[in-house]
Amino acid sequence: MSVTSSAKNKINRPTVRDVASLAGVSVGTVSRVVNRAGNVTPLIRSRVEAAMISLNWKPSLLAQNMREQSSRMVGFIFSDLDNPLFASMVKGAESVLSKARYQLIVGSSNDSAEHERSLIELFGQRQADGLIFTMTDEGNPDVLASLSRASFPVVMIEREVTIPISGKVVADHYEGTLQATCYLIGLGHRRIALITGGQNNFVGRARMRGFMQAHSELGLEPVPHFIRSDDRIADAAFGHRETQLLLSMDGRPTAILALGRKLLRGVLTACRATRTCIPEDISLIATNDSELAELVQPPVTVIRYSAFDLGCEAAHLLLRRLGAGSDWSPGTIVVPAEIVIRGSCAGPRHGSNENAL
Amino acid sequence: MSVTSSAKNKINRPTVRDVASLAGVSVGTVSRVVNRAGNVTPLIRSRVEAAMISLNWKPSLLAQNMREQSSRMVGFIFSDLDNPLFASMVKGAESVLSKARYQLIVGSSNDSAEHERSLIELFGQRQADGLIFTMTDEGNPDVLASLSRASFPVVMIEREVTIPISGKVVADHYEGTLQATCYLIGLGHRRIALITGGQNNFVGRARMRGFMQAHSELGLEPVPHFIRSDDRIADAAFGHRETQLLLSMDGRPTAILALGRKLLRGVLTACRATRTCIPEDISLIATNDSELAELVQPPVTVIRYSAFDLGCEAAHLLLRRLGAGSDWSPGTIVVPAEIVIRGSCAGPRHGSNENAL
DNA sequence: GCCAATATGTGAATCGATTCATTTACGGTA
DNA sequence: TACCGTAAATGAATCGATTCACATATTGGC
Repeated sequence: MSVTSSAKNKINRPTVRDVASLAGVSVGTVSRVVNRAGNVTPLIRSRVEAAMISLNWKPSLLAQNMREQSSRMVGFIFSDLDNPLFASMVKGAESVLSKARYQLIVGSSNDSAEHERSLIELFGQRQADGLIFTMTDEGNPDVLASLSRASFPVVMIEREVTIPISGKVVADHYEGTLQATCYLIGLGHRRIALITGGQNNFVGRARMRGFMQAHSELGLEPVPHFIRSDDRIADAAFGHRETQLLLSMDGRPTAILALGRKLLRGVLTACRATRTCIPEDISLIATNDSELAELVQPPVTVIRYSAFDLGCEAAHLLLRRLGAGSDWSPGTIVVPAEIVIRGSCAGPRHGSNENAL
Repeated sequence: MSVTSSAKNKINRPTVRDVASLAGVSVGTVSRVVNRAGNVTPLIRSRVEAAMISLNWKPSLLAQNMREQSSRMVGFIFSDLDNPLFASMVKGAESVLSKARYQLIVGSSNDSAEHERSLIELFGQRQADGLIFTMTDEGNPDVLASLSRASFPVVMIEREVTIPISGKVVADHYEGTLQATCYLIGLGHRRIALITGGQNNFVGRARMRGFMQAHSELGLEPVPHFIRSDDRIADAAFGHRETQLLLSMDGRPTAILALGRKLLRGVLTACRATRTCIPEDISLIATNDSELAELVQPPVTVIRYSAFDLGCEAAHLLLRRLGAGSDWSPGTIVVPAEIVIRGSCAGPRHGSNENAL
């Protein structure tokens, strides 16, 4: 005995068969009405459309995906949404993907490689069509192995990896840091401190190169013990600690480059604790514009770039990769960085420059 | 002629049938190995497991979902991820859901009701298991209609709607505003201004009730033209404009409550532009703690609550709803709000209080 | 009026994992 | 050896949309 699916489904989700039988046509006809416009009489078409509306039927994406072998979903793995940079990237990626009728599944790794691995596996099982990824540790072999096993294209943001991927998007930290350092040197500073995260990822390395290049272009040498870099974590506490250390040195620096989103807070609290005035006693440049940098007294000169654009470009790259067939060469997109000059930098005081040169 | 599926799939994704044939068993047996531990000989079990590993086979979630009629995905619709409150909510929800093996699909509405509607429809087509939602406009009939048609449970954050939903989570804006207002009154203020968003959603109404209640508890009347509320948008420009207006009034207020995340910036710029000192000339309380409120001079007293907790609780509510059968009564969870006292409030100056009472 | 040619409509098979109603295997007992 | 009961394994059917080889209807030409 044959029963219609609507009779079987107690929890009524109408199917294409219900629509077909209500309209008095076959499932194939309904499909043609919905998908391809061809070969349907206006009469039939309107009957089918009426049935669709009266049953409030929409094709199940699960079933569609099952057939198409693709989920029209893209994963995005980041460490932490509380970081406004990641939030903006996600926003950018989502805005581009949703226009192309893709949806974004998010996954926080909380900086755990194990989480990253399991999320990659999970996206694979979900048949995600692609992945946008900011790896916590560029070198982790387990995560890299999962990535190269993955069946979907991967676009990296702000990272460089050794395995082949579909593309990457980075901000121009080299140029931004170069400009910021040159600006300080131009103001007369010769004793410039650098507080930054570690050299274990692209961002830290690019910044370091910019800092070095600015010095060497002008025939200068950075002071080695003014370079405060931590391989672990560049948080506010690190910024505070290193600033206090720098300020207490003999022949202390006349300017600080605080390159890391969370560092500004620590630098500010350390300066206040030691009654060091910005910019009279020390000049300061930070990274990543924020209401804090803009509204604190004095307003802080920053290196600015658009995390939103990073997300957009990553999504574009991925979409182009999905559109292209097998003929595809991985590309890199560089999002510009610029310095926003505010009131936190001045020329060095004569007294504090006595040890220079 | 029968061909194995591995031979058909040029882009080789192994299926359960490939595993079964490699292990020399039937698909049912493979399934029993993977899912239910029962009724499998150790020998067979190990053969199947070896086959799974050698083919790197994991069951396709798409196919599983197709059968289970559920996607193990939850949608989250918010207006804008650049708002750190939403970012924290998403983070909270994701942290809870991922532990329960659900994944989060995000959708930005950009405050467009039409986007909200189409996202709800889309989540329906994807057979999302639930939705966490912060509606832009609580009263929009189109969105409400889509919601009540939806086949999945819905949990609201910071909103009250007229249609039945599975629950809601709100912050205790009433209590927070009540405390903040009482604190100002306790310092001697009688002319307190309120700058806030509109009364068209739960948050605005609760804050207004708290403000009113604080006055009436102490037998006072708020000054009507000190209440600056905008039904459209409470952004920094609005905060700046209204603060300038308030400061230029005869018998101007001695304290300002700026209730809205973006307002603080506008209030600060207006005070600076008019050389009004905080707290000497005017006291200030803002909403939503931030690095800006903490580090600006003087640090700003704020009403604080955890957006992360809002997201967590919403996810918990949804999970409980998904676990429960049909016996379920919608609940409301209230996340506490407190005031964080910093340096932006002082007693009113004698001169500015002359018109009071 | 008849056939060919074209236009429409049909429904079984497909995607991959899961589930039971059956079948098969096996061990023990009389 | 025959018989029974339990444990283990099987594979066709299912979920819902889509497709395509085929069936049927319509039109036009002579």
